[in-house]
Amino acid sequence: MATPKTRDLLLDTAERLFAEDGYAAVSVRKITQEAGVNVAAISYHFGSKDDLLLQVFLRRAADLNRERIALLKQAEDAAGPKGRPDLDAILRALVAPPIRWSQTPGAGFALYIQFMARCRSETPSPMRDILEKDVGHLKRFVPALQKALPSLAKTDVMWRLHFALGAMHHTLTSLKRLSSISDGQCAIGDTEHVIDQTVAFIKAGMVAPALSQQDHRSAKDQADAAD
Amino acid sequence: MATPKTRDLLLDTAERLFAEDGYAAVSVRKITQEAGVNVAAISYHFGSKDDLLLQVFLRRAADLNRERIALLKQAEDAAGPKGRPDLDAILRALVAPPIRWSQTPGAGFALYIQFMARCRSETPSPMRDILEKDVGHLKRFVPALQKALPSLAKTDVMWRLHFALGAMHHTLTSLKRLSSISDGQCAIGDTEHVIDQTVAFIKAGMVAPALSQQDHRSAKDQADAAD
DNA sequence: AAAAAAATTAAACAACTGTTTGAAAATGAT
DNA sequence: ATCATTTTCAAACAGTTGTTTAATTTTTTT
Repeated sequence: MATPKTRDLLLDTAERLFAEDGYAAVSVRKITQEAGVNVAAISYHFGSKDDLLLQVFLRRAADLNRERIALLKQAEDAAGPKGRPDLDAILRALVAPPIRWSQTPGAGFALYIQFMARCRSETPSPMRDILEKDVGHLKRFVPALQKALPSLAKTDVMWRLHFALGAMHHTLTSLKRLSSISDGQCAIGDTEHVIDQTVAFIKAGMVAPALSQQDHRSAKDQADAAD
Repeated sequence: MATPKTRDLLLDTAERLFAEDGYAAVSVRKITQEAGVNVAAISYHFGSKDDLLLQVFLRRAADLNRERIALLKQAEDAAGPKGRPDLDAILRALVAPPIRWSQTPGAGFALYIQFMARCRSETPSPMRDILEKDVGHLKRFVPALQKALPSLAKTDVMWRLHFALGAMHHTLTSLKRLSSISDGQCAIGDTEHVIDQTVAFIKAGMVAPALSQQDHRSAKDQADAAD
C-alpha cells in the first residue's frame, strides 16, 4: 500500500462534513459520494463509521497538543525551576495554537478545530470516548498556572481555567457571530489580534481577586495558599 | 381542546431527548415511544419534527429572556438616567437566570438550558433559524455595558461580551467536567457560588486594560471614547 | 341522545441508515 | 508473465428515517 489516496480522501472529506454538520447528521453515503469513492470504502479502510470518526480525531490531535505543551514548557523553562512562570506565556500556550489553526486556510487545520469543537457538543457514544482522551493534556496547565498564581487556591485556579477554556472555545466556534452583531467592526480576521484579545480577557479573569465572602476551599488548599 | 395532554407530553419528552442526545440523533419514534403516544402524534400536533423543535424552543424562550431583561432594567434604573450602571448587576442579569435555571431541579428548566446549549452547536437547518431569534435580545446588553465602561471602545465591549458569553455557555454545558477534573473539589452544586465565580471572572475580564499596542477601533469609536 | 369536531390508532409510504457480500479490477512481488 | 495481494465495485442486507393515510375512538357541542 504505497499511497493510500482513498483513505486520506475519506479522512479529509469526513473531517469537513463532520465539522460542518456534525457526526449524527452526516451519512456514510454523503461522505463517500463527496469523496468520489464507493460506499464500501469506509468499512474497508476503517471498519465502521465510528472508527472513521476516531481516526479523524487522532490524525491531528497529537500535533495540536504537542504545540501547546511545547509552548507551555518554554514558558516554564524561561522562569527556571524556582522562578514564577509568566502568566501571559502560559495562557498563550493554551489559546494560540488552536486559534492560529482555526484561521489557517488551505490545509485541514481550521476544519479540524471546527470538528473538535463539534465533538465537544455531541454526546453520542463515540464522541464521549474521544473527548476523554483529549482533556487529559489540559491538566498539564493546572500546576503551571498555580506556580504563576501562588496566592490563588487550587480550586480557584481550576474554576478560572474552566472559564478560560469556555471563552477560548467560544472564540473557536462563534467568532462569526461576533463579527455579525458588531457589523464587522471587530477585526476577527486578524489572527494575532484575536489571540491578544482572548489572552487579555482571560488573563484579567485569572488575576481577579479571589472570592472571599464565603470560603469554598478545602482545608488543605487554604494551607497551601497561606505561604 | 381543554387540556392538550399529548401535546405537552411531547414537548417535555422532546425537550429532554434533544437536550440529552441532540436533534439529529433523536428519532420521532423514540420521542413518541418514550412519551407513550402514537408516532403520528407529532405530525398531527406540530406538523413536522422541525416544527416540534421550534415549539420546544419557543415555549420557554420568552420567559428566560424576560428574566434577563428585567434584571438589566433594574440595574439601569438603579443608576438613574445619567448615572453609571453597576457592572456587577449587569453581568448578573446576563448570567444568573440561565445558571439558576440550569440548576433548578424538577421542572424542565434545566433541560431547556441544556437543550439551548445543544442548539448552539448543531448547525442543521432548523437550528440556525432558532438561534437567530435568540441572539437578538443579547444586543440589549451592549449599550448598558458601554455606559458602565465609558472608557472602553465599543468594539472592545463587544469582544468582551463575546468572551463572557463563552465563559457562561461553557459553565452551562461543561460544569461536570470541571467537577471531575478537580476531583469534586470545586463546589459546582452551590448555585450562587457558581454565579459568583462566573461574575468574578467575566467582570475582571471586562475591566481589563484595553489593548493599546495596536489600535483596531474605528475613528468614530475613538472619538466616542475620548469624552 | 344525536351530530360535529378533535384526537388517536395501526398500517403503510418511499427514502435513507450503516454494513456485508462476492465478483471484478488494479497493483504488488517474484 | 504469473501469481498473490490489495483495492474497488455494484448490489443487496436488514433496519430505521420522517411522514401520510384512512378508519376508529374520544370528546365537545347542539
